[in-house]
Amino acid sequence: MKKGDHLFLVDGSGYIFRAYHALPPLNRKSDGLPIGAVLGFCNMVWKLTQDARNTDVGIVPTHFAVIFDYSSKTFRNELYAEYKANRTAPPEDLIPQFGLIRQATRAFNLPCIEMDGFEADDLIATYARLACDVGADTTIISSDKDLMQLVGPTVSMYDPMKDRQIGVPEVIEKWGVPPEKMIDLQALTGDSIDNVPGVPGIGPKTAAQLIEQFGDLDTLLARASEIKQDKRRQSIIDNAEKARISRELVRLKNDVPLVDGLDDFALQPPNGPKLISFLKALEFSSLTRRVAEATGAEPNEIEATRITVQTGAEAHGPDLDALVSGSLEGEARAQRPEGTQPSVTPSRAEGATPATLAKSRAEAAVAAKIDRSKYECIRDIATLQAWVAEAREAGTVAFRTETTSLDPMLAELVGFSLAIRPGRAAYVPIAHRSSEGDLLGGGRSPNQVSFDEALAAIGPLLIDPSVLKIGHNVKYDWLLLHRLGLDIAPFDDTMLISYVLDAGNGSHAFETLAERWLGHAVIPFKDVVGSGRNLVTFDFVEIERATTYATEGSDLAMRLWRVLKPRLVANGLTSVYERLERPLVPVLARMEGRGISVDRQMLSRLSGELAQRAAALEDEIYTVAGERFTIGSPKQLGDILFGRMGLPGGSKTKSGQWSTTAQILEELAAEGYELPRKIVDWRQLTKLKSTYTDALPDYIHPETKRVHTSYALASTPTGRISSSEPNLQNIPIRTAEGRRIRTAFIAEKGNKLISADYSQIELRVLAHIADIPQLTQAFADGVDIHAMTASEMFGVPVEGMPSEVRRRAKAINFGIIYGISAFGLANQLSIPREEAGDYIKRYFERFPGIRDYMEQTKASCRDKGYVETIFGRRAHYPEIRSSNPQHRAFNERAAINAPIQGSAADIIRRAMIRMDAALAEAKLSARMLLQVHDELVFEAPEEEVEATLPVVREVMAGAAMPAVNLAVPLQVDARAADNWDEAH
DNA sequence: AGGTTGACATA
DNA sequence: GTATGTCAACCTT
Repeated sequence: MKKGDHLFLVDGSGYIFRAYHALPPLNRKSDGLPIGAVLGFCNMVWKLTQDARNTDVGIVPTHFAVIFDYSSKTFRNELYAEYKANRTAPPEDLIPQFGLIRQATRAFNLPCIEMDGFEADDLIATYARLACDVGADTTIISSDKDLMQLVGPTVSMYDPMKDRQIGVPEVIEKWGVPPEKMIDLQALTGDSIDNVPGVPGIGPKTAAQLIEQFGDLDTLLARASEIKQDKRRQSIIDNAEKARISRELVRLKNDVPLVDGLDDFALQPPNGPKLISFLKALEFSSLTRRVAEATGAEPNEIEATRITVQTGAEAHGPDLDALVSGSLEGEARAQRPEGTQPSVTPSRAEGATPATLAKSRAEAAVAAKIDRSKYECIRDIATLQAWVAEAREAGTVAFRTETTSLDPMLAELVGFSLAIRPGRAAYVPIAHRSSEGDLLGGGRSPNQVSFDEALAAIGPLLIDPSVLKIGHNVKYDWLLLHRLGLDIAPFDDTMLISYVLDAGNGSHAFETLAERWLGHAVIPFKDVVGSGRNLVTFDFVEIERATTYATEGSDLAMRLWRVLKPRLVANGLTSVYERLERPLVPVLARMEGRGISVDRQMLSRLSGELAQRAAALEDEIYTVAGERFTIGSPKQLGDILFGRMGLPGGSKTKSGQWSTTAQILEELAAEGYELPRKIVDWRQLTKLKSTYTDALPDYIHPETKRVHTSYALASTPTGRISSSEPNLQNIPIRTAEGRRIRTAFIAEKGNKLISADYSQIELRVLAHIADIPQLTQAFADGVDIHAMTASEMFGVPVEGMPSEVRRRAKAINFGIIYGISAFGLANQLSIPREEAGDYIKRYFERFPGIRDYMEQTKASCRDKGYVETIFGRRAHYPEIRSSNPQHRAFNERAAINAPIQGSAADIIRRAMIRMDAALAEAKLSARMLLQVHDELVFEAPEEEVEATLPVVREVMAGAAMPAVNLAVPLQVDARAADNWDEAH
């Protein structure tokens, strides 16, 4: 073990007692063996070892051990015979679980540590101290106050029941004393459960106050006569010796002679078959499924371990804990875990490691034939119920809906398909209609399960926590079914799995993935519903045709999942998927479903005004130009300006036409030409009109009267989400004209809109990633970052700095984030390329760490083909190896930008994932409506606004924690108003 | 009818 | 210099 490593020590004995009392009792179905606490233990260990970023600890352990009490007789009994003397026997149905929990530990391939004469707490204290000695961090998995004395800079605790980390501040908050004073505090208060005497009449509050007053126990005892309260003073004087004994009882021994060293605790990957074998024996179906998914093992092919439960005197050890230590059959009871030999080996060609499994699955998938003739069409409720039962038995089912619209807010359910395993798939038509014989085309096709019956049959499966639903772009189905009152869970999304694996490597569309991974061309949707004037909604598609199309969809989704999910494990990306990607689906679906209010009248008035002003400008333009032409045609405009009128032409576009960008026209306007200014103004007006004032009202939903955007989770290589139909991430803000459109986004009556945005999040992320002292200091001090940059670069004091100097520094800062080039900076600042090059040179002299970051990022991307965010998300740029210098340079800039943009995107994702629970916890009814990259927009009742603002700020500002402890603070500005413009 | 281009809105 | 999405015009099918 070395510096930077992280040791997890689970207080196994403490956990089992707590889990037994906190969790609902549970018995093994087949024979009634009590297993509730063991399940709790297994779930916790799985979570901690598999995806530690999923917990409040937020750290992946490098070393891991579970510590148990061995015997109730320890050295403490020699100090004080009564120690733990009043301990009662554990409940009947807990007794067999002591042994099972040790078996579980071994099944997880984890060290199972205990020692005669010492409590688990002493072993934990000793290992934590050893870890500290080599510079490693320790997290103790326990919430026992007896262990809090160990908390310090390198040691923290984690309460697995409450998913809460306990550090120095938490100890102080709870007990009123810092961890190092916990021993003195406990010496005074004593402990009735362990029969530690303490001082009668002194509880935690008084003890904390006394320690605060006197500093420590010895001083307190020496100066007890100074205590004012008569009874208290007397009690302390009388019981001084008891307090001293108590102190020795609660003081943990951190020099226990150990058998196992820290290096024996290096965390091993789980052995899927071995673990599943154990979990199956205890009939933990849900966890078995999760473990199977994560390890890529095939549970159906693994036999359950035969478990023996020893409860009598034949078991070894003098104490109850040990009395009930059962063991895996045929396995000697060991102090240490067995090697990684699986007790059951996987059959067939399934690989033993995630990587080989991923490979074999991929090969098998391409080789497999897809036989559409085997697809079934379910026409009656009994058959559907049989399929649902089969799906429940299987534990995984691919599911997809067929509807009348690509927009889940408008779509009506027409049918759905299921796939239980490759080739075993069916379609359930429920609302197909026939156009034959009826000119209005309203006839319901015969032999369909009724809508209500079908939903009643499939609904329980969709929300069954032990059945994994597989889909592609689940957000669509989730929102559709959410409208029908069903929230799908748990689920996997092949689109998102592909995105996590391959962001930057092409499309994640279903068709693309089926082709790429299964070598199969899907039936094009167009071939089913037609196009142009022949386009029909899905309810008018013939059921036979619909069956083939829809069933193939589920079948392929199942096959795709079987290929992609093991790749996730093999690439170590499970936690990115489960932490950053999948949980966002319900969050975004709900946001889309809520929509936002837009003032139709206001937009209409604005549209009329814009039309008038544009028309007036058109007349002026024709007059100045001397002819009528299509102003909106860059080709015609370029020919008139630079051809016929002979204005000094700037550059040409790649297709050889005159470029007429706003920048060029602005420059011409500055030189005194009349027409370019008018064109720029006309473009602004018509842009605002066509894209916003005219288009937005058409998106107002007929029933909700609100605008519902659609968020794309898998459309950017960096991890940002995008918004479309309508795009609410590009509503104008920079110009006064544009902001008027923003004022049309309003809160419902009695509510306010709250806008909360991160200040300079990308520069802060850059300061963290590249570790730039001046930048982290500047952000810590809260100074104007652009002015600081200017001051550093040009030697100009911040006080009285000319705005132009600051503007240039600001452009450079942005340029840095974008992977700066002299060409781009020169363009942005309208300065010669040489001058821009000088700026960049000077910048790198002042901030050499940035150049280092850029060079390292490029080199690493060339080497690996991808870059990573601080949370481990990957963005691929294979073209960075291109031989085309321009193309290569472009990819280099993108690769430099991606970790910055992507880390910021991950941070706000984390905030969004936590937000709803945080608001609910604070009993607030604010609803998250929009995300604009570094901004979240909420709607909240007026009277809750003041209480909502700090909750929103805290969740956003703390979003990186605890997975990443940023070197800079995150600043969040939040405001409420009646409309979006004033709130922002 | 569908795809591409140039322009421009946002972070 | 990064990342998007939408519009009108224009070209191809």
